[in-house]
Amino acid sequence: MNLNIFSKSTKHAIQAMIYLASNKDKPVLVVTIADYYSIPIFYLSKIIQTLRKHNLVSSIRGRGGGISLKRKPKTIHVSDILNAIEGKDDEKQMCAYGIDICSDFVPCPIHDDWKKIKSQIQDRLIHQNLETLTNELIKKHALLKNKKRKSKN
Amino acid sequence: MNLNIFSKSTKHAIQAMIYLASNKDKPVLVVTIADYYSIPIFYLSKIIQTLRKHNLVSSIRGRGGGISLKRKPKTIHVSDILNAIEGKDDEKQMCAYGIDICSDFVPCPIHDDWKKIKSQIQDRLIHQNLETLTNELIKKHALLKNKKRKSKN
DNA sequence: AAATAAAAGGACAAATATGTCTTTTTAATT
DNA sequence: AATTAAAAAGACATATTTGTCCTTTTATTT
Repeated sequence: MNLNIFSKSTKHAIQAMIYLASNKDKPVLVVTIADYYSIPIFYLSKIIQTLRKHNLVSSIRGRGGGISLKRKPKTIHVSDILNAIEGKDDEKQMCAYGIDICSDFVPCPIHDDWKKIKSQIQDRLIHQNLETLTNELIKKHALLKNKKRKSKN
Repeated sequence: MNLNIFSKSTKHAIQAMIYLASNKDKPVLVVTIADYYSIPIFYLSKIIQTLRKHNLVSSIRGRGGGISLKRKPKTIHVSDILNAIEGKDDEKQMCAYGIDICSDFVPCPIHDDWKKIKSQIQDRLIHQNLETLTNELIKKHALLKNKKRKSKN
């Protein structure tokens, strides 16, 4: 199907932010994240600069520098990252097919289904906060390690 | 939110196909559809040519010409249009955030939610056929006309 | 046959997204 | 002070999507 809710840049931004949320103890090098996710270093660097300008990460230059989250993971949502990288959303909601007549009052054939799907995307993908995401990721990693250990015995 | 499941070109293609399905009696001019949806004529023209090459529309050149559906609306699905314009899908399904570890066996935090959403998009938006879509659109238009008439009295 | 009306085709043009390279700035270490 | 290591910045380079223009082909009408 090949569905892209988020642009490549936005995905990289989300990946980097989750990486930072899981490594809060000290500044992380941009190159470390770039290597981990196989993102071209200067490309990621540009993305990080955008995140910095939107107050999502803070950076320290020079030797021993690096980047870290500017705010608490709990207070950062995927929507913040999305807005930073892709800009604020359009006001008017468009029909998935873009067909002429489509509103709550004059719905197109798929209006209600699309509306439901959109609200799920909003709730389940976009309104996530970094703390929850990171915690669940850690939990899943632990579970996986456990599974592997058991299957060895 | 600004979600684009379909590219601009794909939306135009869907719009044109629905237009053709609602006007099956005689060939329709490309310029008629272009005007109706405010699509640049040569841009739509290119899209139509692609649809023709994929056996979704047939065209008659010269004076009195125009385009029409090549197959019965019932047998044409949105997926056919999608494949024609955007090409076949990638094999591997990617996580919505594109994060590293994500499969049924090693799910990322949003894996299950995203899977559900994808299957809804597949069923409700992509697996639609042109006949159903057109019938519902006509029904809704009739309903709307009725509402307007009643509110006048 | 000439004029007209339509789609088809080819060659660009512009905008956006993605990616790369080089230099500059900043700060710590030697 | 010189070297080193990092992010920041600016200027490109490439790819894709979207959009435009001009010519060609095809068919009908006059």
